[in-house]
Amino acid sequence: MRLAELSERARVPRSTIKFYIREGLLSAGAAHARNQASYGTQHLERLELIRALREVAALPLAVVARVTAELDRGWQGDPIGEALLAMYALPAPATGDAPERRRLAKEVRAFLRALPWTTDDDRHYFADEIAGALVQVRRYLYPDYPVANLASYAEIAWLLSEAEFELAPGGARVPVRARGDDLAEPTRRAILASVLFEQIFAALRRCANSMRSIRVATGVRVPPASVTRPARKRVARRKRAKP
Amino acid sequence: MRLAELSERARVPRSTIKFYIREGLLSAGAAHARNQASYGTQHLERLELIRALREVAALPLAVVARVTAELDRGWQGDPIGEALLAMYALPAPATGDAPERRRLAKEVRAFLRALPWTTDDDRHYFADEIAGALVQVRRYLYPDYPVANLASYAEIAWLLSEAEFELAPGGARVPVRARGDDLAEPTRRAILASVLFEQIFAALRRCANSMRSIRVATGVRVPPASVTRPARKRVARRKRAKP
DNA sequence: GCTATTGGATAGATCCACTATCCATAAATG
DNA sequence: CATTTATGGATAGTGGATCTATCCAATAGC
Repeated sequence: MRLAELSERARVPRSTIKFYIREGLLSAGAAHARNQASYGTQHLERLELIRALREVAALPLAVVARVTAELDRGWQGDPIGEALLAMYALPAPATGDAPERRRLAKEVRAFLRALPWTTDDDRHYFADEIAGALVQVRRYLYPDYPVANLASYAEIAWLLSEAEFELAPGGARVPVRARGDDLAEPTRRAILASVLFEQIFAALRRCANSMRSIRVATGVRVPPASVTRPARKRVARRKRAKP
Repeated sequence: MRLAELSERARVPRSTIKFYIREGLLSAGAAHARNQASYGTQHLERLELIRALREVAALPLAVVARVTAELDRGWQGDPIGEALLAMYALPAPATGDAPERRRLAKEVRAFLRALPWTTDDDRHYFADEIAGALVQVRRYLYPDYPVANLASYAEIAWLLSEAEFELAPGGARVPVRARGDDLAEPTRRAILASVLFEQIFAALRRCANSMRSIRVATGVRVPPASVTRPARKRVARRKRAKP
């Protein structure tokens, strides 16, 4: 399709499309002549992805650019879904070149590798992101905060991911790239799900912390946490009942 | 102290201080004359808080403004720490007036109230924030996503808050407002801790989801989640060692 | 009285994410 | 072939966010 049609169907102004192309978020159309190019559905889907990430997840364009760049690298033949790879690019871009951060990132990477559930896939930026936050934690809060303290967080994160996979009607599961070109839809869904449920969980966490604070402060009973495994369809019994 | 001194000590340009005052993030100094005012340590501390929230947590000024407004309301006599109240203001400001969001917010509020660990304190915006994200979930992902599905998330959030309270060397615990005026330090710490560990946990969650996807996709064993309670002081042993 | 500083107001700077306009060129159409 | 229409490329403009700089009349302190 022509630019005009793409613009109309995606409901994105032409100038914006050109802007995205300039910025590398969108590939240029196949040029037949110097002033003639045609665009495919992948352009439409990409525009929808960009819109979703911008409007729904409110990601800055620079982050969207990293995500789309990751998608464009094309990981065919890789067992890992492309959406997954794109998620690798979601974290903030290693703010500050402090050598301290790099040192910490190494430590965090080792910590992650030692977890029972990580794979040896090492292309992720998670460690950098965590290290960046840890630098701030040490600077502003606890000068000697040990990386090992993250063990409980990691365990709970794994538990959370288990719950997410059980709960999402097929959505948390990142789709493995299949043959064919129209994989953008599940990709968009996976990325969006990741971002949206991150927001929801963060709110619940703040809520929980607030309530715990109130209870501790007022001497009200603080109920212990216990986790029920979601059974196939619905919520289940206590975990203690297991082995 | 005078504006000049405040500016120098906080290392914030005068014009910026005036800008913050105009924007309501900072109270004006006590005016002795039309061109003479003096500022106290609370101004210095407020400036440090603003800097931390902007630079460390990268919060937009509008959010910082809500936080400081909450702090300024003064909840003396309230058993709840002021930092806690300020945390109420952290969520995004109810984007979009969609009636759908308001309806969902009511449902979410009921859901939250039914949790075993919430108090009947109802001044929080968490429900609005969650509802906002849920609206997007329903629009873009699962049209009928039920609020009840958040139960697992809520349980895990409570578990996480338990871990955070155990782990933080006195930091996650929001300080109850004591008498005296220099409570800004623990307040800042509590707010910062909330924001920073939110970043860290979000990264771990993305990491966990990625690894789970990879494992599922490649048929590698997916270890079940199990949670070890953090022992009083230090990091816990491997979980398998438990029963 | 004189000077430096203050608060208040206003304007400028910078970045981000677009958006609009202009133009030489070329395709499409009659 | 002449005309209309659309294209890609370049450039500039817009509006919001977050400061930052400058100017000015009033005045505090000497």
